[in-house]
Amino acid sequence: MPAVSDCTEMLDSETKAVETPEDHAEELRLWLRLLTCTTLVEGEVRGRLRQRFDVTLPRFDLMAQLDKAPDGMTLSDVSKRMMVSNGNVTGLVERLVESGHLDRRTSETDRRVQVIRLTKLGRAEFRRMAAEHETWIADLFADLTPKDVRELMRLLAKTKASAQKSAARRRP
Amino acid sequence: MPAVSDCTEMLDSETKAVETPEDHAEELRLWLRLLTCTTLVEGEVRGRLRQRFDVTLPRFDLMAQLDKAPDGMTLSDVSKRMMVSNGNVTGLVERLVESGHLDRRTSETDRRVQVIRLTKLGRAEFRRMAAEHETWIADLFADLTPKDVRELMRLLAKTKASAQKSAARRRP
DNA sequence: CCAAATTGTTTTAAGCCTAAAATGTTTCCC
DNA sequence: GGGAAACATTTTAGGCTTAAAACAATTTGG
Repeated sequence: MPAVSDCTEMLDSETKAVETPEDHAEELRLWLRLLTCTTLVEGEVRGRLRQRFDVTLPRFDLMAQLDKAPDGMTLSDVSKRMMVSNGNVTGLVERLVESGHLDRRTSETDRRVQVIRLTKLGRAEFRRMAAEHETWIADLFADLTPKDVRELMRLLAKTKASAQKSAARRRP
Repeated sequence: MPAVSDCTEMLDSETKAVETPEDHAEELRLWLRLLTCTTLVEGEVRGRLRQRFDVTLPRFDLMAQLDKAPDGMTLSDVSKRMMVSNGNVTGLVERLVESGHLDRRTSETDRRVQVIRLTKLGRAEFRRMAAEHETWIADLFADLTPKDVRELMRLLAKTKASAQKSAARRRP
């Protein structure tokens, strides 16, 4: 092979991104598989929550956030944690206050802020649901070895960081 | 160590599931991380589709299914592939037919069945969007090495199989 | 053949969700 | 102090989503 080949290859690889569209089929497949897994588990959890406890998944998720915050959270905290829009939280909270699971009060130091907490009823019901929920998840992931789980945790952490970085690049 | 210890351990592990609640915190964390990754990527893709092409993610997903099926698909095919409810597809298709992206006709051999296809416009627009979409995904997963991608594919395949098995156990 | 079960789709009712605009409140800083 | 910017929440308009019931057409098993 002639000595110039390295140079040619360099030029090729430098111009490749411009001249020939890169192949990202693998990443695309990965994304679709990730989505499939999530949809599968989510659908299963949604159905079981409805059948066993007549509760929706978003309500359960919101209560899960509040269970971890005994002193309550503001609506924007919840919104950020759940990665949903503000307006979405407003409606969700409204319904859960209505049903007696949540307590909502205006902060005394900042009248813009609404602080929400689980009521005694809300906490009791959530704990009951969460215990069973945990066994569903364990069952859904039952075929993964502890090593699989560790490895997935690691790779998904990397995935999350990558996606966050990419999102930040676009919206600095 | 006495010879009976094996026996004791066996009994312990057999009764453990009944007497002491198992710890499934790791699986739970894995599920939450999986959900976070998906939500992150999905939100990013949704936003870019809206800004760049003024199209919603579900519409894009539906067109993606049809692009892979030049001879068209029935509504239930689409519903199964997308893992959404029948009624959902009905509405989605309605809007895409209205906007001229889809063609819908009743099957000649089975009058229950509706076959939908991309129109020329629909296919052209989808191809345009898909090309850019692929670069977004590549960018979102950019920090993963090819090995990471392979390993994730493998572990998510296992995860998918596990979840499907669990779902089938409950709904045989 | 024909009733019953099955299959494919639509309808219904309710809730979820988003982006963007509007409203009210606080902070910043000149 | 006072106006502008920033922040927290709600409202709005539109679309997405589901489960369940209803409807229509086909297949199946006596």
